[in-house]
Amino acid sequence: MIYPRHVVYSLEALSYLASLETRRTVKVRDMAKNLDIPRHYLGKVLTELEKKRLVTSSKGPNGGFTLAVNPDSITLYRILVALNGFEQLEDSCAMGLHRCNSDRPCVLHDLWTQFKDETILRTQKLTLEEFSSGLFKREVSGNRSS
Amino acid sequence: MIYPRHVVYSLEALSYLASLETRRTVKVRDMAKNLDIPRHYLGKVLTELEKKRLVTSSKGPNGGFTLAVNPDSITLYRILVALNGFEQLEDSCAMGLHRCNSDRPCVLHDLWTQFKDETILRTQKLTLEEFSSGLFKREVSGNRSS
DNA sequence: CATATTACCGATACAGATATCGGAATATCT
DNA sequence: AGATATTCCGATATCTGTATCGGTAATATG
Repeated sequence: MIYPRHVVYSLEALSYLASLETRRTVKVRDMAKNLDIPRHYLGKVLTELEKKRLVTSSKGPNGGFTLAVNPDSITLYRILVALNGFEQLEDSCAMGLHRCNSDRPCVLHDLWTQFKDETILRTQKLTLEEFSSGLFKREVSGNRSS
Repeated sequence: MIYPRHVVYSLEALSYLASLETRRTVKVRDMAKNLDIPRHYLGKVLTELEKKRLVTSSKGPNGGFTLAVNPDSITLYRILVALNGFEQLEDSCAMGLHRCNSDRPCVLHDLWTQFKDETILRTQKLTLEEFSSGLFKREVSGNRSS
């Protein structure tokens, strides 16, 4: 796992909101249940997402969180950057070796660099919409609840 | 960093021992200083390595730790397996997504699989001796440049 | 206005990895 | 035997990420 959990939760939450047929407001409780994420923790995560202007919130009955960005046009990369999601990738050495650097690379050095670069490239090419529909199959025909 | 720290310390310690011109006994204090690793923690790590029969120890004056394997013939893979070093790589999803699996792979799925596989392959091909000399340039007297 | 519902948020808990400490056991040397 | 050097090892501390709890503020509705 190359991202800390709160980043993963963020991605899941944003994807969930993006997967809704109509852009509507969702309560933390419901989202937590659907995504199987601890409720209060998700609440904090969403509050963070609001500070980053990725979602908006409203209180009271019918309150909750709404996606604040266009899933078609925002890339996963921009989201991850906003969340400092690439921090863990910034290690120069995959093995964590003190003595490894680009001058004296360890066995995994080039492999790791390649992986990092390609990871970034792919997230740059990927919209939230695409990412989301990869995770949540749209419930089109029949079988529609609610 | 794809390994927990104690695994990295293990690799560094074993490499250090393997890099010595003559297979001799080294005190924890000295090794810790050379490798810049907390002394007591390294002590525990080395005790673990002894249980895995990778090093032997002796107490008292002139005591310390000695390499118990032939660096030419043991692979990094075998060492890592002994230390459960591949545990973190066993995640099926690089992103840690609940909903990602081989049926519904996320964007990084194949990239991650490829990275894991190649990582294992490389450690299988690499002896401790080779690994070690990549990290510690042999200090041959005469400082020859090639 | 009263009530219910929701996000907000500070305080605290928990867990695992990492690190520190100090004394017991063991070995060496004179 | 005595002094010293070293590993051994259980107890404890620290740190960081993750998670929980409960009260407060805001909002909608009747």
